[in-house]
Amino acid sequence: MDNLSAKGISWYYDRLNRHCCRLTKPRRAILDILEDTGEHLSAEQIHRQVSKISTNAGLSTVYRNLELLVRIGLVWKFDAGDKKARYEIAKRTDENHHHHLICKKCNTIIDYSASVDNEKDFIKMREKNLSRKYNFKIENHCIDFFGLCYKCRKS
Amino acid sequence: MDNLSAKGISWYYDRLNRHCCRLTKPRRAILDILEDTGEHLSAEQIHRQVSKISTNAGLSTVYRNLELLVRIGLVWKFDAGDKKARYEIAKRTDENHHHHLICKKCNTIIDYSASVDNEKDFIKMREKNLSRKYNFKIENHCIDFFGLCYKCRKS
DNA sequence: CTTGTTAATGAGAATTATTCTCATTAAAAA
DNA sequence: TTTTTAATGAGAATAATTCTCATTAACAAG
Repeated sequence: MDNLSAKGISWYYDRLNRHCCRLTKPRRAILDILEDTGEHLSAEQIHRQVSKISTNAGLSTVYRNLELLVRIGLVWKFDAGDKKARYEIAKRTDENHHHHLICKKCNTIIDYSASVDNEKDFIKMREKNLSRKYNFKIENHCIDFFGLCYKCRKS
Repeated sequence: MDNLSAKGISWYYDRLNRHCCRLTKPRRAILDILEDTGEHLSAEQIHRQVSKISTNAGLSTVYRNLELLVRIGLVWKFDAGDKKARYEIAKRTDENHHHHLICKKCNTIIDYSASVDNEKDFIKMREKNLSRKYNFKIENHCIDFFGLCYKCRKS
């Protein structure tokens, strides 16, 4: 029940293949979880979930794979101020590319779409100019706003 | 030689005072160092420098103060991908407010001024719209671009 | 200036996210 | 099926940060 043909070959298969990475069970579990939730999970949350849907994988395997997946661009890693990293799936399509509003107090993370107010155009222009000016190959970016969410404003 | 009158009462005195924080020796040393270098230092770098110019302060004192200073808005904290936090002085004036280009490989950090290409205007507009839409009090933001610097592109 | 109150300190122990080690396992090629 | 070698899992090791607690020093009040 846990083989490729059951779900069909996933979108990430090619990318893994191109990087000579095997499609292992924990690796698939991590990607599937991140894809399904669409949330920003910590390594430990991912580890817990993986242990549910797949044979229980070691925490170090989860870390190792997250590092790999970030490196080959399938996953985004970012930091919400508390000291554990968060990970989310990185289908960088215009529809679901987004940035974050992060509450300093309760650490809630609100996603907002990057495709309003010309944000996309602005970023593209900015990347182009910065690349040229500093001779820097920009691969991705992180735009986060920090402050107080609705609930925390009142307390 | 290490008293207030020697350097004059510093710009941060008021802010500390308003928060009922004493103007202690290590606290001043940290602020002075961050102000002088204008760099993004890690807690440990700051600790080393503090130990030079002031009586040697404990590392925990440095951490405690950095946390405080971030909380009352005198210092900015951010994360450059390796896992130690960086700190920089937070005089949020238009002239020196800036964002970062961070090299994934060698961790070099390039500052670029936020006051070109209408970046300031764009951010301001964005903050206003997001605040309203999500009822979120935005206090600051973090805009970083990640990629490869000039040197690392070639290797 | 002296004294009393209490925030702040310093040294090191404790914590915790992440990385490393290494013997074992299982993808994928032959 | 066999072979090769990337990947795994368990736990030890690392390192940044936080905590503890007895001691010190800001600074307000007399």
